[in-house]
Amino acid sequence: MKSKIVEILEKNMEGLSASEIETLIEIPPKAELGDFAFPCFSLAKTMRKAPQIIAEDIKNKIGAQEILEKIETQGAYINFFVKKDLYIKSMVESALGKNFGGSDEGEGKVICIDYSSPNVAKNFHVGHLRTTIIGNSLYKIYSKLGYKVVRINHLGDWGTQFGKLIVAYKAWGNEDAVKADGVAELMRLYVKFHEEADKKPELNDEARSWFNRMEKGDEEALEIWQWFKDISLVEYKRTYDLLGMDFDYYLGESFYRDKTEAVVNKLKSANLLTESDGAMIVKLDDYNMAPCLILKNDGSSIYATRDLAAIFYRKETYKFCKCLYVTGQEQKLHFAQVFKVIELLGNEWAKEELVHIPYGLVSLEGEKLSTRSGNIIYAEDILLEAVSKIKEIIEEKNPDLEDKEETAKKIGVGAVLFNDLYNQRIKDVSFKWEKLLNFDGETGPYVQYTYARCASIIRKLDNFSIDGEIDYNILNDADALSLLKEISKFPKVVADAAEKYEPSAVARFAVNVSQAFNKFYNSNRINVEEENVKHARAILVYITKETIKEAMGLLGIECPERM
RNA sequence: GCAUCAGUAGCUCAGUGGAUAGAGCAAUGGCCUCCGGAGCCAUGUGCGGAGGUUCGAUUCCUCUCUGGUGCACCA
Repeated sequence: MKSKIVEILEKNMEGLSASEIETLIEIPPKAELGDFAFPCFSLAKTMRKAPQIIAEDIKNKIGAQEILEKIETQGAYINFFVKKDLYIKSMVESALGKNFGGSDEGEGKVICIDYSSPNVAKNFHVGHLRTTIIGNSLYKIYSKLGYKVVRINHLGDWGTQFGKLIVAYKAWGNEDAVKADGVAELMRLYVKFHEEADKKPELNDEARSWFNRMEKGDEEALEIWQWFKDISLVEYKRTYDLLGMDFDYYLGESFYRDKTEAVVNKLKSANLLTESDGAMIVKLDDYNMAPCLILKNDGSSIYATRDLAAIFYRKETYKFCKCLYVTGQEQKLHFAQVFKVIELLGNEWAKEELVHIPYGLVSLEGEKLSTRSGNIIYAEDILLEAVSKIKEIIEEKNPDLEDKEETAKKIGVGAVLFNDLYNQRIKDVSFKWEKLLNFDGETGPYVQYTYARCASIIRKLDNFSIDGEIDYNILNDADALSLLKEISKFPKVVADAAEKYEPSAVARFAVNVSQAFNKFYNSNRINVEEENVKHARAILVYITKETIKEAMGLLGIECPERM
C-alpha cells in the first residue's frame, strides 16, 4: 500500500527519487489525519516556496486516484486516506502470508552469538539471566530473518579463579563436601579464599602458580579443574532446561588454551607486542585506550588472549558475517580493546563484524550484587518463585484448568523473561521481587492472557477456517483498524530489533498488539449471527493470535492455549 | 584524572529531526443479565541546565550538572 502512495507521489512531483519519497512518508500520529502522510518541509528550500503551498500544489496535481478515498493537506503535510477495503485487504493478506514478520535477508549468512557464558564454579545468578535471555531472543530474531545462528556458550572455565579454587580446596575443602553441596560448596571455598587472601596476599601468588600449572598441562591440577567444571555444568543445565533454552556449542575458554600461542605469534610478527612490567601488552595509546594485556608476567594467558583466539577460530570455522557478544556494559573497554587488536592484525572486517552488545547493571534493591558478601539471588530461585506465584493465581482464578504445572511454568518463566526484555538493554535494573511478581499491565502474563483469550474465542466458533471470502468492510471501524495497523508493523519491528540488537522492540510490540486487541474485543462481539461479520472478525482474532504467538516466540516465551 | 553510558509523569519506562510527548504501576470512580474481569473505560503532573545546527530539537553537536560503570597481570 505504501509503495502505491510512493508511486503516486513520484508521478506528481519532481526532484525526489522513489526511495527518497519512501523514507519521507510517515504514518500520522492519529487516525483522523489519514493513513499515510507526506511532509513537504524538505522541499521548501529547493522549490523556494512555502511548504504549505507545495503541499497544496501536489495535492491538486494528484487529484482523484483509484486507491484513494481522499487527500487532504494540513499545514505542510499531505495526508492520504486510502480506500479502507483495499487497505484492510492488503494488511490482512500480508498477515496471513508466509513467515509474516520475517524475511530472507539472512539467507546463506551466519551469525555467531556469544552469550550466557557463566563462570564455572560460580552460581548462576540474576545477572547471568540477562545475557542468557537477551542472547536467546537475538538468536530467535535473526533466525526469523533467515540467518543461520550459531549459539555459543563461552563458559568461563579457565583462568586464575581455578588456581584460587584449588588452593582453597586443598586448604579448607574435602571431597565429600563438594560432592554433597556442589557449586554451593565451591562458592564457599571461593569466598573463603578471598577472606584469607586479604590477610595473606601470598595466597594470590599460590593461586596464579596453580593456574600456571594448569596451562602447562599439569595432571593433578587439570583433574580437579575438570571435576569442578562437571559439577557446575550439571547445575547450569538445570536452569537452561527451566528456561527452555539450549546452545549449539559449550565451548569455554579452556577450549582455546592451545590456540593462544598462535595469537601471540601473530602479534609478535606484526610487531605489536611490547613488554611492560614483565607482562606482554599491545599498546593502544593511539586509540585513546588502555593497553590490552596479552600475557601475564608469568607467561600465562589472560581472558583477552583467549577471546582473540576464539575470534580467529570462529571466523575460520563458521565464516560468520557477524559475531555478537552479549555481556554487561562494564566489559565495554575489554571488547573495544580486543576488537581493535584484531583490526590491527590487518583484519578490516573487525570494524563491522565484531559487535559488543552491552546491557545495564543488575542491582539488588539498589545494592550491588556480590557473591562474596552473599548479596545475591539465584536465577533458578527467581524462576521457581515466579512459577509458584503463578500457580497460586491459577488456583484462585481457574482451578479447573488441566495441566496446571505445565501452564504455570510457561507463564512464570515467561513473566521473568518478558520482564527482562521489556526495557532497553542498556538500562540498569534494580531487582525487586515485588515488581517481578506483579503480573498486571505491561507484562508477559498480560500478553499471554490476551493470547489465551483469542484462542478461546476461536475454539468456541463452529468450523472456523481461514479460507473463504472476507467482507473487508466489516473491519472498517476505529478499533479493528487500529488493531490491524498495529499488527502490520510486525515486519518493521523485527527488522528494527535486529538492526539495533534490541529485543525490547518486539516485547513492546507484543504489548501494543494486546492492548489494541483488548480494546477491540471490548467493543465488538465476534460470535454473532451474521456469517460475514462473524467470519471477518474471527479472521482478525486469528491474525492477532498468531502474531502474538510469533512475537512472544521471538522472546523465547511460549503462549499456553488456556491459562 | 581519563574514558564511557544514562538523565522524560510520584515510581518503572516508551518515543522520535516534525502535526496536541505516550504506556504501565500506584490512587480514585465506573464497566451492558453477551465470546475469559490476569481485561476495558475515565481522572493528573513531565523532556536535568545553557548554548549551537535547522524552516522545525525531547531527538543531532558543544559545554555543564547529577548518577552508573570501566581504567592490565580477575572474567
